[in-house]
Amino acid sequence: MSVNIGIVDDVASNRNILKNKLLGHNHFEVTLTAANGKDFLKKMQLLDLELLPAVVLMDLEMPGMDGVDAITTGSFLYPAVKFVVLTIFDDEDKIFNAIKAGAFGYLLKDESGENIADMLWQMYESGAGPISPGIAHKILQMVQHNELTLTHKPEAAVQKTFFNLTERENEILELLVEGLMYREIGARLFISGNTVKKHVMNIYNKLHVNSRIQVIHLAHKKKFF
Amino acid sequence: MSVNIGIVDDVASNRNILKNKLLGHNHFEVTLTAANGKDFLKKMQLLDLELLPAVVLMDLEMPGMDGVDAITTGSFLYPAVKFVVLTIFDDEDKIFNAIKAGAFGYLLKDESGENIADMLWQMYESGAGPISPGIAHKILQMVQHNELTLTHKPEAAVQKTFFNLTERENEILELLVEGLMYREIGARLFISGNTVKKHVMNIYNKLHVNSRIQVIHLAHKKKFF
DNA sequence: CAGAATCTAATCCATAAGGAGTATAGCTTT
DNA sequence: AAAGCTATACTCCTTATGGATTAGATTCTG
Repeated sequence: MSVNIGIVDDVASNRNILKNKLLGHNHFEVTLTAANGKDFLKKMQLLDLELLPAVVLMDLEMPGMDGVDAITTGSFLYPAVKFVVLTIFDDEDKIFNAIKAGAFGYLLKDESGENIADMLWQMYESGAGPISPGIAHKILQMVQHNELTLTHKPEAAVQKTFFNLTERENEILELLVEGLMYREIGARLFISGNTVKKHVMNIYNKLHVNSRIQVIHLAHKKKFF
Repeated sequence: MSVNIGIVDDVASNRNILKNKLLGHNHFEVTLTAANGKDFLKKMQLLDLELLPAVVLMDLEMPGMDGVDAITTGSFLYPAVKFVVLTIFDDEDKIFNAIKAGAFGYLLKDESGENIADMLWQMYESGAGPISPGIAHKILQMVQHNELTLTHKPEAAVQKTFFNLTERENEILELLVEGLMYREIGARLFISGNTVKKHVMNIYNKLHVNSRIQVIHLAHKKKFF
């Protein structure tokens, strides 16, 4: 079984070279290529489920929508997809922003040379995001030079009894907050959208609110998530 | 010309195995071995200058004086020496502390397997500190999970670069997230509800979402508030 | 066993929201 | 002066949401 890969780069020749490198490895299938962030997101929407890439190799500087924004939105819309930055830029801000945006790995084009495929495969075996040695070193130095500091925050205890919601209601609440519609929630839980709606109305009553947005606020305020 | 290496580990067999591995590479000369931090510092004092190690492989948990303290003192006394942690511990606190103490690299005993010598040699060619993939991944996650934050350039940068929204759009976004309807937002800003709607649609396009709930989720995730 | 929750599902209705398009005025940039 | 962006505002249409009510099935509980 092979792994679906997406490639986002504004230079067509880069895409092709990379694609050939990956195909040569014969573990990988390139199911999506795009020239920038917008292009990528649009193509993701239209893509068949079984072709959804498990890994997206993302360049950073691109016209239209850059890689950081694409990763931000992409990692939100497709949490299962691992975004790996593949770029020539190694300045600290770019690294930091990309990581914050949700990048799972960060590879340098020149450093990684021919073994991008190897590093991606290693990622599958270890579960750890692939990072070029030079980048790892930069991050380490950022920590050393006090540009990064450890902020202790021991996640407040999750409130177990959130307004006496039933298990089902909690389940639905979670999906509701994620932005799903009645119908979509129903599909996930294998029940009717009408039923979901009924549950949601019950939730509203218990929480004394009357819209999804209010629910989200309340949930966030109470550190439900 | 070969490179002088120091090995600090409380387990004698570890020292020997490691030593043999390095000697097998024949780039390296092991000129110092020690069983703990204190032992290491004492031997460094007595060592001939030409035998001073360029690299010290340092275990972390040792009786007497541990690796972190040894690195702290050692990197102060011998700034030219590169301290590379070589341990089985991969918990975040240990990693962070070791790096802060001045570690130039961080290798995991099990992960690095036989190629510790390779990674050390690579360090010489690239000038970058050797870091095990698993450790790099851990650090990356620490950054991602806000346990590490950029201190010199705080919150402002994150907020300002929220998807290139215009001032007006940001203004409307805030009210939108509060749960107001188009009409209500319009009333607050003294513009038409229709106009608000147009702005909101523009925001959706820029953020690549298509509902208020998704916007809120994204905004919260990216710490817009 | 009987009653109480709970989960399921449906209907009807009014309103809000999402989508797409058009248009104009003001301001900045080239 | 022309091109581009932003803010403003409108229309038409479809779909989703919130609100209220009813009701069968299942499970829990006193």
